[in-house]
Amino acid sequence: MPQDMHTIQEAADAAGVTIATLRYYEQEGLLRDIQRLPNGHRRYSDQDIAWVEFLSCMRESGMPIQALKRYVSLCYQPGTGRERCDLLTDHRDVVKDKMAALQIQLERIESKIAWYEDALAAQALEANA
Amino acid sequence: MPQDMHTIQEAADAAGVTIATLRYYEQEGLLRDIQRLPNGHRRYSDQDIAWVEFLSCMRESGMPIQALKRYVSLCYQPGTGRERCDLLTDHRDVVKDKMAALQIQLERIESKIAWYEDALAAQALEANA
DNA sequence: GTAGAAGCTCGAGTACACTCGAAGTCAAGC
DNA sequence: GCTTGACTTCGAGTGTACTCGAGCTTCTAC
Repeated sequence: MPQDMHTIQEAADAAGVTIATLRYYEQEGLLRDIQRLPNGHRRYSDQDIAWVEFLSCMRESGMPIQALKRYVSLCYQPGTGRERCDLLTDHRDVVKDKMAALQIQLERIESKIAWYEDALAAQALEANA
Repeated sequence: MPQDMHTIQEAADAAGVTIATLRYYEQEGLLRDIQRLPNGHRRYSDQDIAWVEFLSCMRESGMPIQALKRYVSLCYQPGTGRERCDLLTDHRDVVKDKMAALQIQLERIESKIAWYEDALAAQALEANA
């Protein structure tokens, strides 16, 4: 067994996901051709782990499992570079929009916090009077 | 009926949520003391709508219903300004963390897009050779 | 040779935030 | 007077992405 093969626990820790998630992704076809020992135990390569990290990054940034499935299946078809790239570009735009929305929401929250801080300061002042 | 009272449909449109969501929020106690006509139909004031917009902003920025419930119940208790403010501050930090994470994810996605663009350009070049 | 840790499969269960459907009421317009 | 459309309640259903539990195997250490 090459030195760069890892148990499911090691892979989960390295990629920052749970063991259950690794099995789930494999079941959903997001993670393919994971090696097995003769006893059936999975063994993950560094490349597998890097791929899981990528999947995790896409998930955390809000890409649905379905879109990821589509991306993965394109990765197994040659000549689909443009489609894959477009898929990523679409997702990038979604992420950018989400960040813009979050920025506006953040400002709204901060203005409400400022309002409370003012009110609380005024109240403290009054108490001291 | 004062002129600033709106039907549930108008309120939903104005606040950017569905009618079902308005009723759900009311049921969950996020939205209280909504006026009713004698026939039982709800009537929303401009203030109610502004409050729904605030709820919606919090939800969209990721605050769970449970936290919002806690915030709302504090709003009905006098002398809880500090707690309410702390709750908002905690959420603000969560939002900031989420934006920072999204920024990192965005960069990763963009570097992958750049990689594809390069590969596709090289491929086009090869096809022209 | 046995305890304990780690792995396996499979189907079912969970959490969250809505969302829907059935059955009914009510007012306005034709 | 009857249809239409907007509203009501209530309980049940949905979608997403995991997450868990049961029952089993397999390896290592004592």
